[in-house]
Amino acid sequence: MMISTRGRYALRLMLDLAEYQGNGYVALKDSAQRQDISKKYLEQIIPTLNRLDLLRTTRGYQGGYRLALAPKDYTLGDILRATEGSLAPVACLETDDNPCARQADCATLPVWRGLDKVINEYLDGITLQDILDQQAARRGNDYVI
Amino acid sequence: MMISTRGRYALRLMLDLAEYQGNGYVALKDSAQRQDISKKYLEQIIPTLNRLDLLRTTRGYQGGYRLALAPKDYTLGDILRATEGSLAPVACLETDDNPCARQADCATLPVWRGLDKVINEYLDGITLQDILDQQAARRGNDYVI
DNA sequence: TGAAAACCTATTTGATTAGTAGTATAATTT
DNA sequence: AAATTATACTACTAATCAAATAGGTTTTCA
Repeated sequence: MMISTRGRYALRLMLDLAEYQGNGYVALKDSAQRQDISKKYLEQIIPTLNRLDLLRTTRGYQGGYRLALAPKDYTLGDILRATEGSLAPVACLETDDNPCARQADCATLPVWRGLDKVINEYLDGITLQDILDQQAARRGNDYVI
Repeated sequence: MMISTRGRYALRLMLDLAEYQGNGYVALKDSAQRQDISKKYLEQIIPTLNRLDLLRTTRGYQGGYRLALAPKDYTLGDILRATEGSLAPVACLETDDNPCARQADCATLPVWRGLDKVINEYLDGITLQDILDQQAARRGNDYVI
């Protein structure tokens, strides 16, 4: 498993904000309820989004969260790389100071590099807006029958 | 992390067999030594390869393993799907009887399906032979300088 | 018959995942 | 000022999984 609940929940939260923020803030309680995700757990995931300024927040009465940017300005790669520690499909690629001794003449390393590239390019090719659009299209089709 | 040591070691074992089997069998002890992988751990990984007839084996004196097919007839997808439980990048896609309640109108599911597809297509597009060729090319280049 | 190999199953260790719980802090309304 | 509503922060926990280690059994051949 490459993408855990952290990343998936973060994505769903941000889609929920996009849908419900209007020009105000969305209380986490409401997003959590709609998405059926533990609010407490979301509270833990949010700081990593906040640190990268992906969200805006206000505290207290009528407080909550909203997106810092327009939905078209977030790629899934942005969100998932932020919340998952790493999207690397194999440990070898986590360059953070555990260099594999075999790297130099490893026959398989290029394969993993290629896989990593394919994954990131796919995820960077999709924005929040793309998902909203697809969802709208699907919902629209329901009425057509 | 999507691909653990199981899959990576299996791949390296099979590349080692391809390189050293000639027309005989390769003792696991030797592959394990060359690849610097615990022989005991490899012994646990091999049964899953064997069950799918990816290897041929003989026991006893001069026994060992060899590839059942030609290197061009294995894709990395074959090997990795066999040894990893699943290559699914998210739990939602492991259809084995834990269907997510939200599946029907989940906005993100199509994204994960697409990611899964991209990953499998990439890995099914590479054979053992491809890796051997690349390795040969790299080694060749070393002499050219 | 003895050595070399594969085969099989149990156990262990540590890390990670997916939360729960409790308290502190900030903003707003009454 | 007090009560309410909300985020922010930190600690803890149960379960699962990864990555082996360990120890024995069976087969084959010289």
